[in-house]
Amino acid sequence: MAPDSRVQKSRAAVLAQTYELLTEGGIGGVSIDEVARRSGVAKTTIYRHWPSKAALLVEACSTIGTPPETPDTGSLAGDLTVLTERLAEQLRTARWAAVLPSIIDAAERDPDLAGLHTALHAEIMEPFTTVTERAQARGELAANREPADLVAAIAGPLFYRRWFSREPLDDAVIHHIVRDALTQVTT
Amino acid sequence: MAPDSRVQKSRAAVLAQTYELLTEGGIGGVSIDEVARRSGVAKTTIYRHWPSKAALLVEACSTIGTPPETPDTGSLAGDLTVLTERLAEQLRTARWAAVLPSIIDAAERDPDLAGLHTALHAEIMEPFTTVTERAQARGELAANREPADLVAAIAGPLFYRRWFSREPLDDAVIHHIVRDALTQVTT
DNA sequence: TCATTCCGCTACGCTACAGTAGCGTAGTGG
DNA sequence: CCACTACGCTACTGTAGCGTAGCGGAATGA
Repeated sequence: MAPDSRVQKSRAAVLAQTYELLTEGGIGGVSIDEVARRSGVAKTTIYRHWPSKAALLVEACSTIGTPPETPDTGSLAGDLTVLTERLAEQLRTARWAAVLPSIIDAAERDPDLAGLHTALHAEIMEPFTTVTERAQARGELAANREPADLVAAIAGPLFYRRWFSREPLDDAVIHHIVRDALTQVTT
Repeated sequence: MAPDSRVQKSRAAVLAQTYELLTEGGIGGVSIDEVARRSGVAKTTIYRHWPSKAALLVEACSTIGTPPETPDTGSLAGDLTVLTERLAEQLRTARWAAVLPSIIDAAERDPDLAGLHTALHAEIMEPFTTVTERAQARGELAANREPADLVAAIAGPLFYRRWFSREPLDDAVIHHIVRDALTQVTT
């Protein structure tokens, strides 16, 4: 059962262009006709590999997240600084930052996309949860503090500035956020 | 030049149904045909009052915000508690909470909607800015603190929980957020 | 070589939607 | 009562998009 190279090629080209269109126009900006046009793969072939547009979207979205390398500097402060700087950088430049709002919007209504949103959120935030739970195990967190609170205290203001107030995410702001979150939470 | 009652009636019915559809399906869920169907106002009449779908959307969205009654309890802590509880309540139940993601998504691309988003954001957040600046004038804020930081520290986690992590916004969480934000910022 | 699998292509049918044209009617203000 | 305005209705054009059918050709791997 050797994998047919033609299939791999077609699938890869289609997924790449779907992702491309996704970042340009959000979920609403993707059409099968346009994917076919850009990828050079015939529309009929696309439907040979995915049963519907939704299935294609879900698969394309699921490749959005970057593999999360969780840092381990030895201290919660160090870990969080690294992670927050990286998240801010992604919010400024990464492709998925332009797609997430439309996924969130769709997730408000479509159950399938809601599942996707949950998975995506978990993937993006997983390193934060990991380092925070590690710190909790080391006793760096106050007893009455939930890791989820700390994650929200950091990611919340970042997301707020990126999408709601549209304020810049410069280094000063980032370090403010990390420092404030730590003073809330550490023993 | 008395206002024609027929015009007022038609406009009101159309705007109401547009708003209704908006909350149900976001911006993408609004179609002129459906508005006409539900409102009982003929499609041609709609186009007699608004030059395009975009114009109708903008006008319908601009009526989203609730008139902000800014509290004045005398202390920053009191004001923020009132405002945060109210915001959380709106995030849980208010119509616009279901629409905002699609506006944010559209604002990423469409300049017109971006302007709308800015206006909407300013309207929703205005009370927070007001009470915070008042506190600053009273000397309740540390010298190196921007009001915008405090607003982000409160609204950020709320929004994050509502749309990203989808955690519940119960009273305990709300009061945690307010208290933490205050300890960051007060003298 | 040869059957199998995959693919591109053209051509569909169907639905939804934006926006327009023209007519006859009904409500409005004076 | 009358001129005017707004309205509803039907019908239309044009576009975009989803998803399908069937054919002939080309790559694949045994």
